[in-house]
Amino acid sequence: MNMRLEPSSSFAADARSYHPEDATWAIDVNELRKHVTVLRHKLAAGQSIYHAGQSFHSLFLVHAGFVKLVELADDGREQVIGFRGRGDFLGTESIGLDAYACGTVSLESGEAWELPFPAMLQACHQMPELNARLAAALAREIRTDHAWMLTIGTLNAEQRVAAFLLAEGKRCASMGFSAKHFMLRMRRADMASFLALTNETVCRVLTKLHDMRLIAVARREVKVLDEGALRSMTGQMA
Amino acid sequence: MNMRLEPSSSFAADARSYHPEDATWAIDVNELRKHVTVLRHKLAAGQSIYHAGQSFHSLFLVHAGFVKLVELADDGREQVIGFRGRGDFLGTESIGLDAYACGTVSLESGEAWELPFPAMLQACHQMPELNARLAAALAREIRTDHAWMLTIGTLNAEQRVAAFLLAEGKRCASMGFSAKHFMLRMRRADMASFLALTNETVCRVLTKLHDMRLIAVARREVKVLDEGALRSMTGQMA
DNA sequence: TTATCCTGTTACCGACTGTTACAAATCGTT
DNA sequence: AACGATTTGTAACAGTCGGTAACAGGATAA
Repeated sequence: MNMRLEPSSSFAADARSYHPEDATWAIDVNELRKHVTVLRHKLAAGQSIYHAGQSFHSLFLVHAGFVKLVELADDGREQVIGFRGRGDFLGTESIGLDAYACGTVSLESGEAWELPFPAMLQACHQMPELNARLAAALAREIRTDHAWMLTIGTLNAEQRVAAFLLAEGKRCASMGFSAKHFMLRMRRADMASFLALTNETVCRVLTKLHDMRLIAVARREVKVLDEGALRSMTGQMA
Repeated sequence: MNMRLEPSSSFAADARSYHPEDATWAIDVNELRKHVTVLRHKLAAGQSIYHAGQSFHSLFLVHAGFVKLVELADDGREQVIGFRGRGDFLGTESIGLDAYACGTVSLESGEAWELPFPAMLQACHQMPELNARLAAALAREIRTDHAWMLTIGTLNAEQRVAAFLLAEGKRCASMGFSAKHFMLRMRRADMASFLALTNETVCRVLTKLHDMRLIAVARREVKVLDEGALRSMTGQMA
């Protein structure tokens, strides 16, 4: 096995500031504060924001950090449903229920803003804009789930991992960091669960992509060397 | 191969009437009609209610029939995302977009009610209840997607098919028909796509479940002979 | 520091599932 | 009834991917 990526010192130098308010689906928190009491919560790595089964009363907005969503079955089976970062909602899947339907685990230190849901509904009545935004945010969540179902249903292991790396790069880019050089913020096992693969298969594929010179990977650090090749693997245009 | 299920004459004798208004997430269409013009559309088998890319302006409520949702990629890959029947919304995934994000194909003759979305939003402002219901319906959709991601990510082919049959049975039961004797309303290929399997694997598994005397299957007709065994295969309680 | 744990990596084997090919049954249309 | 098209079923074969195991490298704590 050849040398892996050496620990880098210069990392994402061109980070621009993040403007969630640019996006049409984003929520104006300052405006919202007039109607809803927003509580701030610090998050430690490994901590959960809410557990499945806990009584539902609030949505959360991830302000900093990175969170995984975990669906769990009665018999103990677990499935990573997705990852959420800055600007994403948590708890939306549980709207209309008495208890949260899935679990959340913070993967690094961060901050989440709690939005009590009854107050949110009232605010929706006062701010028609917010109403549309909330519906749009939920719809957006449905679409990303669908997109991953397409990925998992039609691509093999290699292609899934490639798609995942591109998606993570895109997420970084949307936050003003480099799309071609970033840190994975989840374990191999989480990535594997999300992609409906095993730990070992993900490792093997990463090594293969590395050997093919499409990426350079060392532990959680990833450099995308040939984005075009990755894209063409996954059937994505451009 | 032993004899398959013979064509049956007595079919779902105990059909009770269907009461969507019992469910907390359901929408009161009569009330809604005061605010929104509801258009009825007859559906023929094979017809699409909306195409991906078509401009988005309405949600639809399936009043009768059965519809598949299809996500399609730029390069032609297709994935069946789910199935919708009486009482389910269509188009929710496209809220906030200018164009529908996925395709719909009616699998049998039926009827869909069109709900112009701008009017829906206005109605939400007049009927706070509707607002909460719509959000709850979207959240419910997210949860069913998550549940299938868990199924596909953690179960093998045999277990997935078993889970699918149980789910279809449950859907029939919720409409007042038998949960143990029903017709599949989609092709093997659609089932396979939805479960992230191939046509042939689904056939093999159905045959195996038949030989194991857990079900009796002939083409699209299914009898559940040992529901408990199916459940325990999939890790579902009771 | 040392010890311990967790995560990540690689190798080997084989089962499950995809692939390919073809046959049979059903449906729709002429 | 006959024809073609579509859907479903079966079989043989091949390959990917999962299972298991062992080990290495970091991380964490004492």
